Amino acid sequence: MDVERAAKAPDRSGRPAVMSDVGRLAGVSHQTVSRVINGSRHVRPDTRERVLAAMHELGYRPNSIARALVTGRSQTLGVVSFDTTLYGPASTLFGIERAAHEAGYFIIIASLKALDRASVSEAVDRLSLHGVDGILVIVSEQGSADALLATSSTVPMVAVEGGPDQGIPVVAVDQRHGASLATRHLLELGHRTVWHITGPANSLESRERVRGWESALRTAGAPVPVALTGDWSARSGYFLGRQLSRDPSVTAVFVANDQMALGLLRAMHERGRAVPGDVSVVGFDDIPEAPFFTPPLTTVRQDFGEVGSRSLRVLVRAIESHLSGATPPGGSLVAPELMVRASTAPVSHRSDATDS
Amino acid sequence: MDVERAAKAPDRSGRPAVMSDVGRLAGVSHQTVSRVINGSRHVRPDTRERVLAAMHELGYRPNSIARALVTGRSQTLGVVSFDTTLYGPASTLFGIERAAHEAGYFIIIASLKALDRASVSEAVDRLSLHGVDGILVIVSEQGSADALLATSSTVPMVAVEGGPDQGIPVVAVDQRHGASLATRHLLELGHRTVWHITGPANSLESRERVRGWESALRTAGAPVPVALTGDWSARSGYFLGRQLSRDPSVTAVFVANDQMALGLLRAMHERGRAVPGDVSVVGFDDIPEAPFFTPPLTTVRQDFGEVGSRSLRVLVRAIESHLSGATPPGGSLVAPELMVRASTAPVSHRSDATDS
DNA sequence: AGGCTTAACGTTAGCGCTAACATCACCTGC
DNA sequence: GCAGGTGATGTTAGCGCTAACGTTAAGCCT
Repeated sequence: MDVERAAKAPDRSGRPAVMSDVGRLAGVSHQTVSRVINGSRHVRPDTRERVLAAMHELGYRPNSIARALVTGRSQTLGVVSFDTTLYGPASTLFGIERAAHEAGYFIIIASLKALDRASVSEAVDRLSLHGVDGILVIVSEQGSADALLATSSTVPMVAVEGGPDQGIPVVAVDQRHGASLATRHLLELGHRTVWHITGPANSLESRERVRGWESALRTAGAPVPVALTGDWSARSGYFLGRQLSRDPSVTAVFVANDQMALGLLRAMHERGRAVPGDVSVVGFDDIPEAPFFTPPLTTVRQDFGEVGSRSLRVLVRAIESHLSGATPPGGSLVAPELMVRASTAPVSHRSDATDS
Repeated sequence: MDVERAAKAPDRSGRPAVMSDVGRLAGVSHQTVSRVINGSRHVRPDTRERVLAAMHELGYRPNSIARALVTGRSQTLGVVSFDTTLYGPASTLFGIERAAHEAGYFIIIASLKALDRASVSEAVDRLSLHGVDGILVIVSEQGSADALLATSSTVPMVAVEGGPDQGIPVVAVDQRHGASLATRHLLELGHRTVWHITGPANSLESRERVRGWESALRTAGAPVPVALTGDWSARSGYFLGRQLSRDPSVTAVFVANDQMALGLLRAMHERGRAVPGDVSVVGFDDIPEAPFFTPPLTTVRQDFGEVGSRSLRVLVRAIESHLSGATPPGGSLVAPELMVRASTAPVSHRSDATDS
């Protein structure tokens, strides 16, 4: 009988071993091999050993594509992101990947060329066509948030860092709270009010930060200056900083990210306005370089790693509830933290003089 | 006959349409649908139209996992990388993704927790088990380069940014040339010699930069000071910078990356040594913030995007030659570029005085 | 007219795996 | 001693797709 079987066996010389090869060598069916691989309890220990030995001898490697075809799950998640070069998205992506690895998932990335509705839905489409089990979208702009709701995909999705107010779960840092933390810190140092350099107008994070800044000023009864609009780059921070540096009444600036704060620092330095002697500056993000700016930057730390891993957990739960028909999970907010360093100081009398 | 067929058709209500559903609606076999999808010439135009219409009506979406199973190609490539948060790897990853998208591939990432041999081969293993068609490894350390050679995987691989001298193709920036560019620039400004802050000892890039620096000094007949070893962080640049700032004979420093240069700038500033008045500084990488340092940093630009897209092209060719049995492609070097800004200046007489 | 090509399909047989059921030996309780 | 579990396996039938081959009708040559 064994001879007969061996005669029947197709010639697979060269090609990698498959499950039935392992089974044949171990003297069991391919299904028992599958049971061993998937940890079924209904396999006798000695059979398991024989199968394991056969797998080892043949250098057998399970084919996850075949498995995905039959189970309908690829153990792969998609991440849609815009500029993965920026510190924020890059760290978030990193956090997601780490959490995904732990949860047994792979991460496939789709970065966007442009930030319009079309590219977002095109990316979501591409990913779901490729067979991902779920999608994380690192959203930072209103258009993409809208695009997410408009997408017809049935794949579970979670928005990260920003997103529509309803429809899909959102995991993000509490931007408004962070901005208010920064603004209150400056007010408490005695500054009459706080100027603000924002991110791009359509950035969701930027808008939230503006709101947090405004509400903190109003709560304190401080005047609300006109906000200056930047584009996250050090370059824009520099040019807006030059503008602000001309106005001696400006003694405190809350800048919507650390890169722009770096540009502002440089502009102030060029104009001979001391930081924090004449002007106090607070950034946002706490990039690794922030403590080494001149002077070391007071800023609001966002825990991107936490955002990444938390959003992954939410997505995995969304996938499970999608399969079981349970109610999908809600989103969550990560608390930011103020890092006080050397770019902020109590308002000086010199500045007070020009003011009163 | 049509009635019979309809009766035979399984109840797929709810489940997404598959190829045979489309075929049935269009009155053709599933194979003809496949032909339409894959652009076969042997389909009559009116048949093609009917199939397309049926696809549209049913909202048919091809299942790429089933296709991957039968073709043996997943159109997916793996990227192994260490710290995706750093500007270099992040930009390279970004460039790879863009090029992959254009070439019709997806990118799946595997970031490493640690930089030892085991994690590199574990990552390569994980990816090839998942069925990727090829792997790009962003290598930056000797151990990983060795690990690459030791891996038993039969999946085509390309090393990016560094790698073993032979065995697999390597695509990288010409670090040695970049370092020599930086060093020669400083020597040409009249500095007697150039000090050097390196990256971590086991970093391949760092080693190459040290070699370029050394050979430029020797060629010019300049003395070769002892190099100081950093770890890429602004923090380490700061502490090593404090050391250098105490020595008045130090008038020119080549720092192996921009972050450490930032730390050094800060240390010099604290000690009251003017840059570039007393000390000239050159960095490496040209991160987006470099022009906005105080002072704007002279540095060596690496075109990470080019490295990413070029390495992808090499990998795709490696995959094709793997399939056809042709000779695998070789690697290539990307030329760096010196960006002269305001952190370097001709040696001042004040510094000369202490020297002679 | 008979043979030959070719276009335009249909049919069949897998890819490598898991799910679902079938089988069989062995044990249990009364 | 026999119905009725239960544990360990084998068998069968797909998952949705493409490759390879089969079939038919039309066109062309000699």
